[in-house]
Parts: sequence; C-alpha cells; structure tokens
Amino acid sequence: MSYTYEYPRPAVATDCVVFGFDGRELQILLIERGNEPYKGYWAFPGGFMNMDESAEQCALRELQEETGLTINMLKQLGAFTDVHRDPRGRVVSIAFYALVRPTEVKGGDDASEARWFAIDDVPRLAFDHDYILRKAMQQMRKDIHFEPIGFELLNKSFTMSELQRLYEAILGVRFDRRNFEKKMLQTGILQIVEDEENDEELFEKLLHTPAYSTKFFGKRKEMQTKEIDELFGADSNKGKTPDSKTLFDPYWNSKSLSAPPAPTKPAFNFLPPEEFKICAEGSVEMPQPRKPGRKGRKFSFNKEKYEHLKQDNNFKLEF
Amino acid sequence: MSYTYEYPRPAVATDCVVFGFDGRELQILLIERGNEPYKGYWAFPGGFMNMDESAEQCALRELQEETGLTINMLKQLGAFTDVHRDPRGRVVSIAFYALVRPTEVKGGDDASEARWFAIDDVPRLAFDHDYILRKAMQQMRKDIHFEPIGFELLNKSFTMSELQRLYEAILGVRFDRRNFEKKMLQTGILQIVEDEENDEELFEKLLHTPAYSTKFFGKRKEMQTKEIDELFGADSNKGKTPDSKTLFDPYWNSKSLSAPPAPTKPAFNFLPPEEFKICAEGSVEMPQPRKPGRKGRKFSFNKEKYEHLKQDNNFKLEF
DNA sequence: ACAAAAGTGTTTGGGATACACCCATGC
DNA sequence: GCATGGGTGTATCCCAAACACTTTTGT
Repeated sequence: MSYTYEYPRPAVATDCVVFGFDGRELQILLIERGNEPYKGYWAFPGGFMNMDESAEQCALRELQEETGLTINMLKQLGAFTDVHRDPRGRVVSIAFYALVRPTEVKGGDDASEARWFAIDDVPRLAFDHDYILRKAMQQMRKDIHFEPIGFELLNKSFTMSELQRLYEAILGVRFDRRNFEKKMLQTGILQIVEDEENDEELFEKLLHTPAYSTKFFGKRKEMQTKEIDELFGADSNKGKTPDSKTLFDPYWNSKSLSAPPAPTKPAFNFLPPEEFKICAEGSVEMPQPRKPGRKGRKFSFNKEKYEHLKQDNNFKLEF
Repeated sequence: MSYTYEYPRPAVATDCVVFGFDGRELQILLIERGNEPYKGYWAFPGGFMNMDESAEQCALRELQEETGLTINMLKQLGAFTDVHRDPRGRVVSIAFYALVRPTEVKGGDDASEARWFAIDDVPRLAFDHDYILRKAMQQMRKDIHFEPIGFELLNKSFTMSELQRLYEAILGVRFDRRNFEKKMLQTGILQIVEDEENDEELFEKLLHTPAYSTKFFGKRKEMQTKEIDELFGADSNKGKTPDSKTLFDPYWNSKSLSAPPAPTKPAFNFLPPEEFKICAEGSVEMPQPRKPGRKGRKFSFNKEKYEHLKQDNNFKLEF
C-alpha cells in the first residue's frame, strides 16, 4: 500500500516531554530507542501522526504505546522543523510537554525500555531532543508564572512543603518557607483540607503499599492501576482525551479581541488571559520526605476558585 | 511529477499573523483568497512548505510572495492540527506571528488582495484563522511581559508617548503617563536620542539638560562618550533571516538545565530565561499623533543593554 | 489665545523580604 | 534527647499607584 501526492510532503511526528515529580526532584520520562536511527539512544516518546488524529491525540497514543502511561493534560511546545533534524529524511515534529505523577512505566512498541531520569542526570538524547528539552524547561518555567500547572504533579491534598519543593524543583531556586506560604495562600486558590480522618486513613493505607518502599517508585509495578482505582475511586483518571474537535468552533468574535474594554482609569498589574488544560485528579499518593518531622496541614487546589479568578484576569503568581 | 510514500502524510503549511501599529491602533495584515476554498474570504498570508526550507523560512517566503512584505522577526505560535481544519484534506498549519511597522502591501500569488485591518474591524476569516488570531493575541500579550517585543513596531527613535500608545494598544488598557515613563526607564533598556546634534554637542547638552538633574537620569552623568557614539551608531543588523541551521547545535548541556545553580539565599522575583529574536532596523517614519502638542524627547532601544540584562535573568517588565 | 500634549516630583500604602523562636514527630 | 521539619508573626523597605501644575507647540 502506498500513497501518492502531487507535491512532496514531510512526515509529521510528535514528541512528548513528560515531567514527573517524586516529592524531591524533577524527572523526565525517556525511552531507549529500539530501532535505527539513534538505536540505543534515549529519546522522548513519540511517533508518526495518523491521518485521523490530531497531534494531541497522536502524542497521547504514542505515549501509551511506548511507555504504558496514560495522561490527560498536554501543552504544546511548538513545531520543530529544521530540514536536517532527522536523518531518515524530512520530518517535522510537534512537541508537547506534560506534568504527571511518576508511575511505573514499561518499554513497548518502538521503545526497548522506558524509565524516569532525574533532570540533572539526563543522558545525551537522540535527534534534536536536547534542544527540545531545553525549550520545554523554558516553557514550563514561563507557564508556571501564569498558571497553577504544578498541581498536576501533586495529590488532591498536599502539604505546603510539598508544594514548595515542587516549585523549587521547577524553577531551580529556593524560597523562604513563610513567604512562600503567604504568597500561595494569598492567591486564593488553595483550600485547607479539614477532613483529617479521611486523610489519615488514606495515609495509613498507603503506608502499607509497596509503592512506598523505594525512592523512585521502582516497585510500583506491584501496585496495579486497578488496585489504586479501587482504593481511591476509579473515575479519577478516566479518558479525558483533549478533544480538538472544538478547535475552530466559532466561539470567537472580533469584539472579544479588543478586550478588556478600555478602562477609564489607569490599570497596572494587568495579566493576559490564558488557556491551559487543568485536569485535576490522580490517585497515587506522593512519597513523603524521608526525614521525620511534624505532620503538616494539608491543602487542596480549589479549581473553581481559580477558574473564577482567571475569568476576571485576576490570577497572578509571581516569583 | 508525483511523490509516493509508504504511509499517508498530511500537507504542512504555514500561516503568518502580522501585527502592525500605525501610532494609534493595532492592525493585522490579511490577504483576500483568490482561489478555493474560501475564495473571497480574508485569511492570513501563508502556504505550503517546501522540502528544503524550515517552517520559518516558508512563512517568510509566503509573506513576501503574497504581500510583498519582507520582515526579519518571527515567533512561532504553534501547530494547528485539527483533522478537519482544511476542507481540502489533512493540512497541518504551523502559525507564526510578527510585529512590523505597517508599510504598503500588495496582493500577489494566491492572494487577490492584501491590506491592513484595524484589530477591532477584522472580518470573518477563512479556515480556523479566527481561532489562530485569538491565540496570537493571547501569545503576544503574554510575551510582552517578558520581552521588549514592542520596539519592532516603532522607529529607531520614538517618543515615550508613542511607546505608551503601543503598549496600550497591545494590552488594551490605559496607563498613567508618569508611571509608565518611570517603569520604562527603570528597565534600563532605553536611551535618549537627539537627532540633530553631533556627539560632543549632545554630551555637553545632555549634561546641562534639566532632565539630567532628576532622579532617573542622574546616573547618566557618568555616561562615556563611547556610549553616546553607540547611541548614534545606527546598529542595523539587516537581513537576519532566522536561521534554523543552528537549531540543534549541541550548545546545550545537561548542567545548564538545572540552572540557576541553587542559590543559598531565597530568590524571589525570578524570571525564566527566554529566547526571542530582536532585529532592529527601519526607515519608515511613524505617523505622529494627529493633535498638536509639545515636541517630545526621543528614545531608542538599547539592544546591547537588553541582551546583557537578559543574560543575567535581570529583565522584567510587568504591567 | 487656546487646545493639546509633554515635562516634572511627591506621597502613600501595600506587598515583598528578611528574620527567630517554639513545637511536634521519629529515631 | 536530638535532629528534622512544621507553625507562626513582625519590622522594614521598596516600589506601584495616585495625583497636579507648568511649559511648549500648533492652530
């Protein structure tokens, strides 16, 4: 079977930079290439796009095929189109990044192996993936100023320290504990989790799961997704594939472009509007810090409140 | 002549959202489509990518062909990949945006006509270009917080009012004149320009100008003659077509990813690094405000200073 | 002369920053 | 008990924001 066109066409592929956070440091998900070119090199999961799927759907499918990972949040980095970026010929790659809680992954399909690498310990990558990774880091660091993307990586409830470690890992800086908490609470998107009992119960259960025994979830494989679903509710992660069907619905009209409608008063502190898929919910408890310490209050991300603030261009989180 | 592949491939095209600023309001450049589909509709300039060019080069070429406009700055918006976005079949579009000073444009090639539209008076567009325009506005408003992109739209020297009108047009807000000037000058990326004087005269004059006695220009007294030379050195780096050849040069190493190297002190006010092509140049006089008024001091964009600040992650411009 | 725009500085309030002590927990 | 980390409050400083009169220029 072959396909013929009047003009030459590049192949179109996707690549997916998946960031994970284990409570201590930032990680990325790589696969070891099983085929030429770059056989034996590590690379981002990804592959060629089918004709009946959007780039987003392609990225999610390939991720599933090559690593067994199912996620529901993606952000596009852009297209990488250098003429010589792939030795096989002209290949245009559309790259995405995602933030997830690290779980067990396994190689499959094109990938002979798949595993998490600490961000400080990334090997030399195939193709132009070094460059793509750099772009992904830049983009994520930029996005985090405007969007509460970090909550993708945490459980429904988390301590302020966990949240702080996450921000420090992403931005590569250190914050003062008290000031960080103040700033976070001032945004208004956090709720205190009152239900101590439920939380304790959850904690107890998790303490006895194998997942807690290793640093990098190495033994997570013993804990099947099914079990987790049983524990915490099966619909937490259900097939929320980003649907590009709505892409060019005419929900835009020219009036909304000139918004906000010129205020008469000077208006500093304006923040631009933004769209970002926030898909809450997960099921795997995050590793606790290894050192003993006082047990912290738990917080949760108030999505409704955030949506409301965003609507009014009133959300701001500057570091 | 035809081209045959083992698997089906989408066509890859580019679209270019060109913003212009005439001193009063923001405009965009559109072409009237001369062929089906969407014949007679207005759309962004763009077209199909050749096999020996990057997407950037394609966008620039198509822009030249369809509107006669030659620019040297582009920023990628991303790939638009909805399966049904083009009635001709599967077409992936890589969109860019650009900021230019509006000049005469003419239709050509596929375009039966090309002209500027005020941003508040944009007609219904072909394909998913309404959606792309919305994304471009969002992106530009976001970018302007981190990059001095606006200077692309102004002449080499400009008054503070012109700059302010530009920012107000892009962000859709109004600023207080004095606070805007203060904030802009504090960034350190602006220089004072005075056209008619030669260097020595200028230096003498500047030292005795009332402006120099004030808080913000006080340090200028230390200004070296050399700096003033640079000020008039009309550094036009022309013809800098974005070159994607350098794309995956191995200038990245894993160490730079974990940067900045964990400071011991808390570091608020961190801004992420960013890359953006700043290409100065220009000869088209900008329309002056219609109303009579006092003649304003002129400023120019100090590119070297900006690059330096950017290198240290020290540039910040928040509105 | 008048209208429109440009030049100039001060005050104030709020938020970012820096900072220290006590308490809870696990070992 | 001791090491580790959680919980809490305050003083300071700097910058964003609000604000008004004078000067220049074109008509």
